[in-house]
Amino acid sequence: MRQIWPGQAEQVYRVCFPSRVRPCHSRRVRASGERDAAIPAALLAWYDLHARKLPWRAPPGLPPPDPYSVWLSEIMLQQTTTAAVAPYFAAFTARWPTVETLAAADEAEVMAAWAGLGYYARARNLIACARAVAAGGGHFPRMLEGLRALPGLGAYTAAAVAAIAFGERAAVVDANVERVVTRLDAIAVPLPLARKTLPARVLAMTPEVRPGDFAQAMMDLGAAVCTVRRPRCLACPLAAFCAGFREGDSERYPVKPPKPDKPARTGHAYWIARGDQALLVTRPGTGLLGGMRALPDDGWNARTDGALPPPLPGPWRIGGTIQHSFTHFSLSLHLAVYSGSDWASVAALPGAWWPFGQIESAGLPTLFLKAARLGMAQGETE
DNA sequence: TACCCGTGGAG
DNA sequence: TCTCCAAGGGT
Repeated sequence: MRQIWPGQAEQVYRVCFPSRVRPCHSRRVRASGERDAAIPAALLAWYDLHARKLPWRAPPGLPPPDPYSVWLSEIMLQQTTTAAVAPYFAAFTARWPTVETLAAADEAEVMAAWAGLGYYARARNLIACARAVAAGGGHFPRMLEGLRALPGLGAYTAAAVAAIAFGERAAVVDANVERVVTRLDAIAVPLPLARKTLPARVLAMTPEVRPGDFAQAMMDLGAAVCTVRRPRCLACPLAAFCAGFREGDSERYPVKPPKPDKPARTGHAYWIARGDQALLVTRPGTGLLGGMRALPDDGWNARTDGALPPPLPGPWRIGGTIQHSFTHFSLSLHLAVYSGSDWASVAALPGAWWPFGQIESAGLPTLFLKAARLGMAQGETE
């Protein structure tokens, strides 16, 4: 591990910020600038040795992957772990290798391919973004403003694509970077407020050389060293610059407000099977699990919290219960299994019949996949 | 601003 | 088992 000491800072500053005028008007400003310059040098040296190998990433110092791969991976990685993303990234790039092929894809197929990854608005925005880019000639905007205007790209993702795919100097601030910087600066202000100052702080540290590697190095550091619990400060290349470490309790940053507890909801999903087929529907295009295939249900998501589901409207029995936890509420979903034989009325229901053998790959979100597996385990009905 | 929006792994 | 939370964005 390469260590940077104060005497090296001036040289490091020239390496990382070749075109910037060296701040020397006051000792305090110069000290701050030297620290901000030493940080990327130490971090990049660490990254050269410890970078994670990821399918959507170029090794340290090498040219980046194509912008399509960078964009696709960044969308998938929003609030999602690298382990969860890897198989989806492989499947998407194999099936839709360019932004033009994705733009031309059938929407239902893209939604089905996204099933299980969560936050399905990302998939809807993914299609809209691909079509916007393809309509403009197939090239992603290079600069921050153009990227930020695309559907599904907020401040973080626009900056990440600009830095990683195009080598633009941009403030890439995700939860990892928030954690690293609030610890480096020992920011005791709670995050919702402190968040406003972080982009400027991160931009001040971001080097003109290798800004994409710098961003990915910050995230790798947050994932492997500057972790939420029990950070490995003794192995950290930035410990010498870290006010949180100097205080002896970097773990207390970032300061976050308490979270409201999750309410509980209850509802039914309907398992209507005849022979070896079951009825599936497509949910409305917006809202929870919007646009995804699903089992019919009794509208549990629209009911106010605590309300009980309406009585079952016919010959049903309860085939089991699925416990599922969403971001902001937990759900007890009872599986109501149709036990009647009024197949004329059943045939009039909206939806489509799916053979059991195709339900696993029908593109059901996890909640409904669990419910469908429970249904198929009931045995065939007739 | 505050809330809505999935899922699975780590501890 | 249960809590926390991840390469956030939209409204």
